[in-house]
Amino acid sequence: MTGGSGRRYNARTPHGGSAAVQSPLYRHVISQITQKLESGEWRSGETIPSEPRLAQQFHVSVGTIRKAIDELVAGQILVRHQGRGTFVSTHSEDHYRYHFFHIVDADGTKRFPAVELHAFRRGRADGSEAAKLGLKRGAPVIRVVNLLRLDDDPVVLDRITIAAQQFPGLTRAIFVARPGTIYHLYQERYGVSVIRAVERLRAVTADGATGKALGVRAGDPLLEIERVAYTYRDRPVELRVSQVNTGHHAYLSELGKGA
Amino acid sequence: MTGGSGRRYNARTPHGGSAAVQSPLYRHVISQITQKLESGEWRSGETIPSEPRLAQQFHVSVGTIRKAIDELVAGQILVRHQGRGTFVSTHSEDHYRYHFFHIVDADGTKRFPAVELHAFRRGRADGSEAAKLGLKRGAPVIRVVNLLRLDDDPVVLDRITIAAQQFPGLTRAIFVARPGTIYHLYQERYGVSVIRAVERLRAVTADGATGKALGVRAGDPLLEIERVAYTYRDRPVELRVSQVNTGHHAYLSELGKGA
DNA sequence: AAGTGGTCTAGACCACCAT
DNA sequence: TGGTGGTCTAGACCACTTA
Repeated sequence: MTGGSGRRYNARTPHGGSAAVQSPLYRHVISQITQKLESGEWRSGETIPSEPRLAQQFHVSVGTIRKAIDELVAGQILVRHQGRGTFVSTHSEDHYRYHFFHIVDADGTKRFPAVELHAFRRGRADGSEAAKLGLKRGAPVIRVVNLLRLDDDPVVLDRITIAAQQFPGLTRAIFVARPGTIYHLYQERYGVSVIRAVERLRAVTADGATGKALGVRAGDPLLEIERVAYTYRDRPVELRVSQVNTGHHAYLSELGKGA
Repeated sequence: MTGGSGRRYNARTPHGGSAAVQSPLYRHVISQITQKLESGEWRSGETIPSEPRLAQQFHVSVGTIRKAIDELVAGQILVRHQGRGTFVSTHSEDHYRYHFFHIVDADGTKRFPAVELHAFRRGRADGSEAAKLGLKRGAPVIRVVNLLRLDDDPVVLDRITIAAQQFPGLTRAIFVARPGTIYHLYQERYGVSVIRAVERLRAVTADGATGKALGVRAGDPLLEIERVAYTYRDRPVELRVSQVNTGHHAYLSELGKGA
């Protein structure tokens, strides 16, 4: 044959055919790859099969495989390395660490924070937590409070809520002893990869306890960030409410250029 | 010939050839297209030549043209419409209007604000403005203050600074009479297309005047957004400091999924 | 019916990495 | 040296819009 391929469209709708032309082939490939990631068949940090091999497995051309991988790379799910292969993104990579941390100091530099655990408790989801995490009210949850320091200054107080069922056996000791970021822990120990998050920002006033932790007076303004983090297929993983002292730092948001 | 094309690499470095392989062809195409946009040869809202025509003009294959356009579409610079053509993005399109407006109400819905002009004055750039707009201190600027209402409630107070030279003949009347958004005005009347912006968010306390405009008490917390908006080649266009009453609204930020 | 973008294929060569 | 991704080409057919 010479090159055309319209037949592929029909190859997937052989019977009846009255149905619409559905999604293009590369969407199907994306879905298949996502499933392998979801199921843990391909794990974070590992290389996935080469493009020619995938083309064989999925019975499509290399060009179609490339188009599918292109999208997953754009979404930070995969990373390509010329000459080495294509890898499943890891939260231990620098570019990914910063992807979910948006606090910068006065001159715009991002520094990575030192984390200090203030609390680790088990409890039951209230109405708001349940709604945002897709749980039933009263479902068992783990709540964590972390203080983040930048250059020794306390800047962020995180209140984290996760579903206990999704992280069986998680203890304070495990949480404290983790080598990297929290998302790296979710990923390495529980196979839960945070790939997306939605944040809502508001200005609030510090209450006594929070103010004390962040070294500001009660009533001083703080930036509050409510984040819901998601894994594949938009499944919610974590609810995190951060309060930020923006006296010497700011939240950086870039619009456009791949945003 | 059958298909290969490595020669192209050399075709662009015919003499000496000791130089590195420079950028790929599609980068060069992106640059050429960007220049046509920058110079105003292709204006916003207009269609650009078809892909086969561009391939001829630039002496590359359609595939290479497509790859270049792919990137510009991802960056919201161009918009494709199957069957109609490829168009230069306009700030009058809905998807673009919301691209630079991130305030949502309690249930997460974006509504477009009603704008009320509070001030329009000419002045000279102070040190901070000059630095952020790439001007010399004391350069002539225009300063605008706008109040944005959502469902009749005053929610955002914008203080805008632009270089007077870039917007010759701009008057209060023109500013008020514009049909669409401010960025649409920049684009339509002055050929200046805002395509990217960087925002820094902080929590501050309302001063008397701002509080009055937003219907809050002096000392209440407000979300302050400092935005620098850029056009092609990262040239700064506008400095905008917004103060937001986040009592019933929030700033929405999405991380991941093309961010 | 003609023209445009959208999808898919097949194959070439280049650049980079590991061995 | 062999394998991997990166670039580029050429050409087919599909889907959509406009006239």
